[in-house]
Amino acid sequence: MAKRPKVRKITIYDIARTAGTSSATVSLVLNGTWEKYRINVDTAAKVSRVAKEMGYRANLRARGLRTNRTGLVGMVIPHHRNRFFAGLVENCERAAHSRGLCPIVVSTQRDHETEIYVARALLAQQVDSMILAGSSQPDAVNRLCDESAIRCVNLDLPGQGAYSVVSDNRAGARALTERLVPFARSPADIHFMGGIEGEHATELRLTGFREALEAAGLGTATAEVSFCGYRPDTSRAALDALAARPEGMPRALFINSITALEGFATFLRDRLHLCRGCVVACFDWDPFAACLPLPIFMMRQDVEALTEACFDYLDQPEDWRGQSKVISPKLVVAAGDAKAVPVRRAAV
Amino acid sequence: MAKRPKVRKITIYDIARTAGTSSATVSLVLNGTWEKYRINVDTAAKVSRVAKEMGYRANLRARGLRTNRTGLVGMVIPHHRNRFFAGLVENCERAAHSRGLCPIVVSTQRDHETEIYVARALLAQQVDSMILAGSSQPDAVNRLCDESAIRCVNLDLPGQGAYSVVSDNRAGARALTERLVPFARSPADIHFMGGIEGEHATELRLTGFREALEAAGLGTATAEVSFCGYRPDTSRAALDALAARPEGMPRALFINSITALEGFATFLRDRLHLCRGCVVACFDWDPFAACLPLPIFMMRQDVEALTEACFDYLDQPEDWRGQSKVISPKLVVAAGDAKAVPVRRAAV
DNA sequence: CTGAAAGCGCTTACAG
DNA sequence: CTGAAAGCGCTTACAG
Repeated sequence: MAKRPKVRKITIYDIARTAGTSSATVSLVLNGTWEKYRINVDTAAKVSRVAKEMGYRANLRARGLRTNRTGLVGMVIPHHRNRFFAGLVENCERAAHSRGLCPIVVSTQRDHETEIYVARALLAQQVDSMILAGSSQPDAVNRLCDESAIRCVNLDLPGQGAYSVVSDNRAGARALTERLVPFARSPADIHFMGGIEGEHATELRLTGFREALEAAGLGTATAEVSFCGYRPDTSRAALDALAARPEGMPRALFINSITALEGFATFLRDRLHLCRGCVVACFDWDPFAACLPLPIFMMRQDVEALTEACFDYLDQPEDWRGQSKVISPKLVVAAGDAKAVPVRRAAV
Repeated sequence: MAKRPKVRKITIYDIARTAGTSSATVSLVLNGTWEKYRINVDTAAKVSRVAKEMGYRANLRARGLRTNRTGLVGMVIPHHRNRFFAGLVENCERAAHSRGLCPIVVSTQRDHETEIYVARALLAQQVDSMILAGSSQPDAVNRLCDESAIRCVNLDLPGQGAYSVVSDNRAGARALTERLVPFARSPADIHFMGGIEGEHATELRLTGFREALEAAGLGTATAEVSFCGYRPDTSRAALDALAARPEGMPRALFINSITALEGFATFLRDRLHLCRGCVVACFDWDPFAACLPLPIFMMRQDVEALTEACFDYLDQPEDWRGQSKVISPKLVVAAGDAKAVPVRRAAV
């Protein structure tokens, strides 16, 4: 096969030459600032026509070099595979496009080294601003952005080094747990699993979880917790361990993330008989997970509102570092059986 | 809150000044070409040290303007929410990073106008190459890439305007259908649903589906098909319609995409009793879908091999437009019950 | 061994 | 109303 022929891209100079004017005039016309500069209407029309005929496309990199704005907004996420972050990305795309910006999204696979690496790559590409989503250690990237004088917002997980937009983890977990409580016959019958001890979101959710237990008179000291991280295999292992106990599976499970729920799904597939009568609450949402064969309550984070809050901040010039915007998540009652269950209100 | 202080980024000129040398030398040293130019080792060492101390980061846009290579690889996908494309993206990221490239990914929401829009945006950012994934009308973007002299590869859905890398839809669908056939009591008991009539992948899969039916003596003329597109709601509607027939649900369902399967999952949740004895084959894979409460065979496209084929092509300079690389997908037997089912081999 | 210089494609005061 | 010119940050023959 032949090598691709060398096609020279056309520039404002080409247009200037064939339109019989200067590159400056072409630039002015093409940028829409020609009226301000009182360029002759006919000249403007001619330039526009020629540009169109020649199929001119501005080189945004050259423009960015001059104007110091690239129209790029960087976005760093843990994973693409994950409905929550995927939804965030699609909403951010929409928001970016509506502002004439182009998002550039990279994933870290939840690895801190990779996070630094990709953030540097985005900054080297001269992104105008940065959205750092789901980072458990946002400070390092926040600092990199500072060095490049780039505005950054921490999304989903907060940090002191930038403005943060997060879901209301505590209230959400509490509401979710309130739905679970009627199923638990004893404090030992309800279990919290997933996430990492000491991690911001996990701890807040655990607080909400415990508040609901306490309000329901199920105590708190005895509530059991498995910090099995954010991987399907580790949460699966934790579930196998639970099932192997003399008392067997707890009846009510609070599952802290969609990834942990993925481990639960495989457990359910292989050992459905151990899950008779079980009910699950998950702080996340996935359409297939919602169809698993047991009652399941899901807390769907308000991706639209989270996105809007990010861009509202980026749209204005103030630096609100250290502050947080907290967005309420939405309860989704996913399985048929669960609908009939009465909600036991916390006695406040 | 205070506005962000203006931080001037440091350039090679800053380094040159404090290292007491010229910007050219700095450039040479920082690019690693200094040995070739026989720069003094001490000079090189000093420049490196100063650059590090000052926290220098190259402006890739400026470099790109000069070298005409940006290190950006554009990627266009239908959706981020969708395990298949998400997996593709994560693999392409890895491949790009290992080559020192930066991927820039945008979604089209399966809208052709949007596809053109985002492709233009990527080209304006001067991507070095383009991966167009899951486009049912790739020609327009292929042409845009030609105009910009950018190499493009069509991934997942082929086109004549570029090199294509696709899964073996026909063989995959046939193998999948072979697993389904033992469950069907009559030709009317097996149904194909999802996708778009006339669309490349759909038609190939339908061909494979029919081949397997024919080989099994289940005829082909009577096999029923619902082209309900790629949306959960439309496939759900198609399922409701199927169930409403006098003969009710077919026992064996071939579901053409993960999106259509999502519609099936909601159907299953609400109307599980109508699906007793049903078995499903899906040309796609999702970890939660694999845990649905019925036997399910899934064809997992070989995302790693697809990605590798793309980059193998982009790594070399030839133009293979019009040619296709076909990658075998992998059968995943997902549900417990299904494992026991004997495979009825096609009599060839 | 190293510096001066041109140039990538664009924008934008400035002068006329 | 419009053009010449400088400059964004970098690379790379070229001359010395």
